[in-house]
Amino acid sequence: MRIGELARRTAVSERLLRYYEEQGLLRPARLPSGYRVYAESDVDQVRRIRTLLSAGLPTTLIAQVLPCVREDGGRLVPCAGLVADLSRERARIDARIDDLAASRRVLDAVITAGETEPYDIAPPRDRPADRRANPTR
DNA sequence: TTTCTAACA
DNA sequence: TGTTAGGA
Repeated sequence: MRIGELARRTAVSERLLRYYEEQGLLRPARLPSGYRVYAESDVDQVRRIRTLLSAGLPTTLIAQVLPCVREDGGRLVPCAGLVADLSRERARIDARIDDLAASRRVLDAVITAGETEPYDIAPPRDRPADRRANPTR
């Protein structure tokens, strides 16, 4: 089917369908004319895209997750391999957060030490305001 | 009539 | 995302 029919059947605008392709979420074939040709399965695929998008997932992640997700009565069930990969990625993120937190503790110690030095005359002009996300911590 | 790309609002 | 221009 061409883009017009898919748009009608999914209630998603042609503009959006082209955008999804641009984001790597859909890969329609092309006619010699350049017209996009979608498969029947793309109707469900578009519904899945809408589901993931409304769940707040960025299109870049959806492009990776989509080819590895099956639908079970309205529920999205990721395949085992994907979960394993995402879990690994999550672990890597946790490790980096720990490293960054350690770095922050070191910096805080230095900053605190500097602030206890006498500066009662006039605050240094080049000292930037406290831009930490949570200054109380 | 339908679709295409590109670009602006 | 919607819309529009200019083509095929």
